[in-house]
Amino acid sequence: MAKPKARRKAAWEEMMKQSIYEAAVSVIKAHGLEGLRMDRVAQAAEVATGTLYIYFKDKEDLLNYVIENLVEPLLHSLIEIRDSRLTPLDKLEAYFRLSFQVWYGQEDLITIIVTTPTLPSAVKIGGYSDLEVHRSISGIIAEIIEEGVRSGVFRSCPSLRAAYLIHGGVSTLIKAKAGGYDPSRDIELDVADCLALFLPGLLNPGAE
Amino acid sequence: MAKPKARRKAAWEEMMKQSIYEAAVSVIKAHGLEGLRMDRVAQAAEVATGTLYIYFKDKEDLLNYVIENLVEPLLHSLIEIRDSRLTPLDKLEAYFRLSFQVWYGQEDLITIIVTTPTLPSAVKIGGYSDLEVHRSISGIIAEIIEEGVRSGVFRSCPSLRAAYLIHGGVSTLIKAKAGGYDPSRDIELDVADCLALFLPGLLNPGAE
Amino acid sequence: MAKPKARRKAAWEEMMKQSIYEAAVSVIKAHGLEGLRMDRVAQAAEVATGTLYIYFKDKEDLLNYVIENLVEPLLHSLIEIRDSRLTPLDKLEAYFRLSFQVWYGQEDLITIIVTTPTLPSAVKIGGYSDLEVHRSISGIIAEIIEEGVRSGVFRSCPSLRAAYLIHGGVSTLIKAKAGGYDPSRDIELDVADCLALFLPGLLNPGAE
Amino acid sequence: MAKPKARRKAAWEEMMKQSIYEAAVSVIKAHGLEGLRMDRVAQAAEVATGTLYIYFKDKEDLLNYVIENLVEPLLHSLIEIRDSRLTPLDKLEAYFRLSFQVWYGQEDLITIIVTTPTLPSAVKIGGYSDLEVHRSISGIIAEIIEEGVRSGVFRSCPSLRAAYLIHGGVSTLIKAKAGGYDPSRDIELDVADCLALFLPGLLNPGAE
DNA sequence: TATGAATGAGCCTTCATTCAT
DNA sequence: CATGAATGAAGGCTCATTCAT
Repeated sequence: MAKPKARRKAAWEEMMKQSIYEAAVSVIKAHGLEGLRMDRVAQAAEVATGTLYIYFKDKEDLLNYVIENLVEPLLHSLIEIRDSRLTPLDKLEAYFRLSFQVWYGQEDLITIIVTTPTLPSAVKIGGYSDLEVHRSISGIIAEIIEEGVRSGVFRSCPSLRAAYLIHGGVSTLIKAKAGGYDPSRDIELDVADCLALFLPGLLNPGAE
Repeated sequence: MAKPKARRKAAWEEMMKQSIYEAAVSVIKAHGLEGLRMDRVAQAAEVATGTLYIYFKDKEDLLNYVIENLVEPLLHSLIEIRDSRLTPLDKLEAYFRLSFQVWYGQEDLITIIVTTPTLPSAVKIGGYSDLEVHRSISGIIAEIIEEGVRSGVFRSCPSLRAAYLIHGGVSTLIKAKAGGYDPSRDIELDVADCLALFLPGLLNPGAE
Repeated sequence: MAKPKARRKAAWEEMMKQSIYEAAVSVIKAHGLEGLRMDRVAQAAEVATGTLYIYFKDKEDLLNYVIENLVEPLLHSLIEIRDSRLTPLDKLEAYFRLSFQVWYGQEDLITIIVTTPTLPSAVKIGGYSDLEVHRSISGIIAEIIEEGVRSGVFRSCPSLRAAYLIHGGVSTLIKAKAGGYDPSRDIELDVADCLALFLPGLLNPGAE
Repeated sequence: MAKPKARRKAAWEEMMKQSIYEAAVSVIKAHGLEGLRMDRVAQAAEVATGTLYIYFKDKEDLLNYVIENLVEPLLHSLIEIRDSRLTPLDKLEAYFRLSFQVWYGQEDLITIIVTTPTLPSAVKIGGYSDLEVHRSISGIIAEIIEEGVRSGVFRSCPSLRAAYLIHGGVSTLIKAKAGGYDPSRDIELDVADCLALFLPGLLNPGAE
């Protein structure tokens, strides 16, 4: 319809950002986060360094975009899980499974990113624009827990706090595995272990 | 006794290292890990830049020292706990308490350090010389869990994996609190929450 | 023909290198070899320091370039002499003349450079890539001597050794003159003196 | 007699200078001229760095002392030769022999020193205080030549210029050998070659 | 819009020299 | 005199960002 030119332009811009994003990812994979240099990204993206600054304000802006792109799928899937018709308990299981699936798919990169402190403080993501990544995820998990509490399946507890403990545990385990402590990559085993550890502490003992 | 001169020298050297260490800590607190610059450290320590290099080979050497000094007390206390006569269950509780105590004492800094991936590769600490910090801690917790399993209090489980989940959860929670999500600093409440979440999943249901 | 862009770029690069080279030469003339500092070169070349590193890997790389550029003309001319149709005796005379001509043209600088031991190890020049400068020159002179020996004009002698003695003598004399011992700059006189000293020892007494 | 205290002091000072000198030499041998650092010298001399500055004004002063100490024996022997009752021709031969002897005895070090440009310009030596080393030696050789000219053995020639050519040739040959071009260390052969090359050009053809 | 050469502030490290003990 | 820890100016190199084409 209207403004096809503007639409084309927007599409092009998105393509360029994606292209640069992929280049950045490849650079991080090859050189680590410290090795993320704008000239390397430009070379990997087959554009000039100056071009990067057309699509991203500065390095931090690019890094934010990278992180968003990495976390977004996880976050979206997690939201889908939260909003699904599964029982809270199944949602939790689905979260565990999702986590391991996603991590295993991007092990090297995610490990690097997630472990990073430099994460220019406030990472902006979708509707969770002013929350940090961890907080975003933990927040959703907390909502699942709350639902479980309301439905009586889970015992009453400080949900966000529990969510942090759970999500922190899971991501640390994944980092440790990525770091080499445990070569096994059996998702179902991982999920089972998580359930075994966390569920008893969540379930409502008074429930049948 | 013998060589009092050498002893005095060693003491002085230790003092200087501590002084520089403290300066480095203050710099990190003020400017973050990225802001750790040798000139800033020198200024904070009220010495010349060159002086830093008398006591530390280079920046990395200094950073290592900082990290060791931060983690060592925690690690030592943890080892004491492990080797104490407490029951495994009480040891776990002691670990939770210790964690929150230590963190709360150094909140800002520890948050920065622990989150760092750059941990110049292998941080050497005590008997855990070739393990990374996280792994060191998790390893000790795993030993506590194993003891509990042997004594029948805890159910059989992959101890190191459980340890990662627990320690990861705790440290992430602390980071989150340091990050501002929860202003409360009630250690006993924190400990109780951790016990409530993790204990049920650890305890042996077959035990009396 | 093709790739005029690449050609322009290469030409530009060559110009920049030359420009920086000249700046380096001026800095050396003004401050000596020890005074060759990258910031000074940058200032003399009217570029930023960073720019130097676009065209030269590091300071050593630049110094190598400087030396090559100074010695190359001498070496090329010497090779031309060697390959010319002159008699060995005339070639020797031509070598003497060339030496004084070149030196007199760049007295100050060449004096500094040639005296340098730091000559970053192996200076690579033309076909003499793995020989040091002195050796390169002496090698060519030795070839001239050998030709003279074969043709019967010169007596049989260890040619390279003789070449070193001759070239060493000449360059030392020049350095001495550059150092101020003798203000005269009469090339023909210099040449005559050299011939008078060295020729009798080289000529074959048995020849007519 | 008088002032035994002052005499003792002077002797002590000389001892210290010698000791430091030897330390400096060992450092140069081990690390090259560039590696001559005051702390290394102090360590090698088993004194504190500050002590060096009691006996030498600064690094340059020390370096000068080192060079003097190295060259002095050569210079003294050369003077002895000059003042001996040998014929000029034999003196020249003695000079050649002396050169190779001395060099061969200190090859590594002398090579380093002599090749150096940094030789803080004016090296002060004994009666030749304001002449450079090369000039000092060449000056003596020139005197020998002049004596030969006066006695009719040598042809008339610019003696200092000839001396530079001769001494420059010899020292360059030695450097080349030290640099590895020729592993032979047969002094008599070297001397013979030098005589063969230089004598004919020096001898008076009119002499019987 | 794309280019990529140029920029230059920034930062680590060295080492000759000093001076309080 | 002797000490040696402290000094701090100096200098090489990096890399995010800009801007003329």
